[in-house]
Formats: sequence, structure tokens, C-alpha cells
Amino acid sequence: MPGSFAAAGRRAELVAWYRGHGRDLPWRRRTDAYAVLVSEFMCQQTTVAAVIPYFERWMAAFPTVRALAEADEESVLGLWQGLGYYSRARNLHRAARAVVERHGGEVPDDWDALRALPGVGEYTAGAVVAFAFDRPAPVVDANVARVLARWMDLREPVDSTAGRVALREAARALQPEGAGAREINSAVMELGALVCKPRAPLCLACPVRGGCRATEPELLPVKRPRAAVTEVTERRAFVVDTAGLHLLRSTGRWRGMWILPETAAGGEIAHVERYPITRYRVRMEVVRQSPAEWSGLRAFGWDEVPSIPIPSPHRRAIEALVAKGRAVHREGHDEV
DNA sequence: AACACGGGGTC
DNA sequence: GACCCAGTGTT
Repeated sequence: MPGSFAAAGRRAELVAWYRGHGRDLPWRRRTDAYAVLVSEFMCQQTTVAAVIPYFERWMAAFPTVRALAEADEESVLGLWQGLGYYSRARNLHRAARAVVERHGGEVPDDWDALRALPGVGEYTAGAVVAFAFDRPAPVVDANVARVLARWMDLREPVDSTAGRVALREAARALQPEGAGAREINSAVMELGALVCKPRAPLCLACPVRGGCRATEPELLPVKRPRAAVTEVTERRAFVVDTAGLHLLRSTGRWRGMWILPETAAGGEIAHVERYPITRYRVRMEVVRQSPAEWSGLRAFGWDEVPSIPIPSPHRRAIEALVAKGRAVHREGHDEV
């Protein structure tokens, strides 16, 4: 059949390459399903290099499903602080509790049962089946999508319905009959990370270049056009007294984390922090206010601030304002 | 099908 | 600056 995907015939070369060149990542040293689940949650939309230190700290703090299930949300968010996409932390926490309640504390080996856990989508369910239990499952992350799109010369956007279907079927065709899913799926991912890179793919070093149909691999994968960036401005209060820094427990975007409260007050802008968030570009203007103008805030001593969960842009603004405060103090004129 | 959701790295 | 990343949930 013209256009059929013949990657299955290249499994041996791919796995041989992986055995020689695959990286020694912390979660590849273990196959217990809980460790796989944690690493997969952390790796969602996040680079491997950023995840490694978080993974090590997490596994030390919460070594088992039960340990995580019994933890409180504050410490869970604290360990996740700085990784972004905090709903992953809340979902992983809920997933651990669901595993205890529904499955007696054992992470299930069944795709549908996995998929039913909070925060577990098609990708993560497949990853746990393959990496923890070494059973066949399509595992399509951004690396695999890029490798397969080039391999098949797929011109359909990989984030369209048609593109996703094509990729899932190709990934399915790549699976071995019995054992070996762990290695083959790891190998395709690793090929994407090390050789079949987003820009400037190293085709001369590719173990499957003989089977690749891409004529212009650097132009693949095709993606749907992205939404335009919108500028937004918000104003927040920096509230400090002798008790320390007064923060608000967020109920919105950064639910459960501690943030600078939004304010309508005018006055001098003490600091401007700019940060991107998905399709927005936020200009955060910070003004100094006194606790008398607020209720519902909680004061933290300055020694506590480093260890509580605060989203990165807010933490950066706080650090900048503290530095400015110190500078004023040094100059000796505290007419702030 | 489109959008919200973070933060850090790369070129 | 633009683009990318071991995606998922909601609308």
C-alpha cells in the first residue's frame, strides 16, 4: 500500500542505537510505576533538564504513593514551586489519593484505569503502560510526534485531529508483540531529543535515515498557527510591616499559592515586572501599601518566604522590591 | 476545535 | 524576540 508506514522494520536498528546512546536519566533507573507516574507528570510540557532536580527532591520527600496521598497540599505545591503548570501538582496529589482508594495503593497497569486518574491523559497512560509495565501502548509526546512526522513525511498539522490520528496509528504500528515496549518507546523519544531535533536535525547520525521519507525535515512537524499575544496590565500591592510580608492565598490561576494581592489603588509604582503567560504578556505594576488598607492577607516572616509556594513572577517582584529597600537603607535616607 | 495553563532554555 | 518543551482539562 503506498504511504504505509514501515517503521516496524527498523525497530532493531533503533533499539541498538538507543542502547549505545540513550541518556542515563534518573527515572530510567527505576521501573516502579509510581516513579514513572511522577516523572511523566513532571515532564508534561517541561524540559527534561528542568525536571531532574525536582524529581530527585520529590522522590526523597514522597517516596511512595501512600506518602504522597497523605501529604498536605501546601507541601506538595512547595515542592513543585518553580516548575509551572501547578494543576499538575494538584492532579498528581489527587491521583495518588485515587490510587490508594481505587487500587489499594498500587498504580494500575491498565490503560483505561490509568486514563481515569486526574491529570492522566492519553500520553501519560501510554507512558506508564510502556515504561513501567513494558507492555505495548502508543506513546506520542512532542519528540515522538516530530520523529514520526518526519519519518512519514506527514504534512498534516500534528496538533490537528487528523494529525493526531496518524501519529497514534504510526506509534501503534511501532509496538512489539510482547515485551520490549519500554525500550522501543524510549528509543523513539531519545532519537527526537538527541538526533531528530526541532531545528537542524542530525540526519547523518540517524540510525533510521534509510527509512525516513522527509525531504525537508527541518520544516516538519507542521503545527497549527498559534493565537496572537495580548498585552495586559495588572496592579498589585506590596504590603510589608514589622510582621513581615503580607500575601494573599490565590483562588485563581495559581490556586493554593501565595501571591501579591491585586489592587485598584493609584500611587507611585515601586516596581514593574513583565512576564509571559500562555498567550498573554502581563505588565505587573506593584505599589506599596500598608496592612491597614487590607484584610484577608496573611503575614509571613522573611525567614518563611523562601519556603512557601509563590509563583515565579511574584517571587521575582518581591526579591526586586526587597533589593530596592536595602539600597534605600544603605544610602541612609529612608524617605520612601 | 480552541483555549487556559508557567517557567525556563535555545538560537 | 520567537520558538520549544516526556500534555491535560475545560468549554
